[in-house]
Amino acid sequence: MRIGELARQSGTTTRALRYYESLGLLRARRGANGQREYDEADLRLVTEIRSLTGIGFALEDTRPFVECLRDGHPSGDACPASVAVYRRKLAELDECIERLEAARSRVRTQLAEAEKRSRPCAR
Amino acid sequence: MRIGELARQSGTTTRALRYYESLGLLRARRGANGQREYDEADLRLVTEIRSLTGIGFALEDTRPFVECLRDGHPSGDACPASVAVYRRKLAELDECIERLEAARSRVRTQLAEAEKRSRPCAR
DNA sequence: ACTGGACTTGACGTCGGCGTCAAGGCGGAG
DNA sequence: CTCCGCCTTGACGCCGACGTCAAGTCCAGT
Repeated sequence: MRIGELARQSGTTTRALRYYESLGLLRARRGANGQREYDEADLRLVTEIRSLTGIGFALEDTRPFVECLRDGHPSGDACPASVAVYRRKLAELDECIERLEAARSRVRTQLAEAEKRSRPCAR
Repeated sequence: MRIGELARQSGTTTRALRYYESLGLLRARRGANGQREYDEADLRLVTEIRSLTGIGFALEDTRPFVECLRDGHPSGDACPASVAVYRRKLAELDECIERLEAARSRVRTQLAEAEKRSRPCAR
């Protein structure tokens, strides 16, 4: 399968796939005419990358998962490095959510006060 | 007061202040030698900008608050446009938090499964 | 032979909020 | 006079994940 077909099947673009390759996340064999040639294993890799970035992982964070799959593991998170990324990401998410909730409560307070001032004798 | 002093008092940098001016958020009078001259009202504006961006507001989102203050209102959120930004921001925060919590639960699930696979007979 | 689509590499653009460097002006202290 | 610290404008750099354009190659269909 060539790059256009892989893009279609993985729901991304050829540009993104070449970008992944430039980062070393993806490696393509080349046909006689110099065009990239992919197989089902590559589709699996891209699927893994996409599902992780879809959750909010940075591309660099997907690297352990990709390498894990390339090492022959059936699942990208079967390796300790991937699990470590999970943990780190969980901590990041916790902290981020915490900050956002704090911001939300501040905004709510501000909004309530602003409305109180604009309608001092609200019905 | 000149730009360095304003930066110190507002806890930011001269670069940031000039940037705010380039966006039209801040307007400086110029002294005889061409240097920017600020007063307490300007400090108030910068303080407003900083406290809002500190919560997570984009600079453009602070514009209504700044203009509200410049219109002579004692509080930056005394104007309808500011309150509208509050509401929009609240909705944004809600959605963002929701997405992050969804991501977190997915990561948690993945992590739990990965650990189950790596230690099938965990004690 | 020609057209059209898919492919190649290379390189610049995008968004936000500044950081940082360049190159110079201005004013007060020693 | 020199030095130092503050100020000025202009312009490029950064981060991430690509989008988009340029200019050319390759192949299948008619």
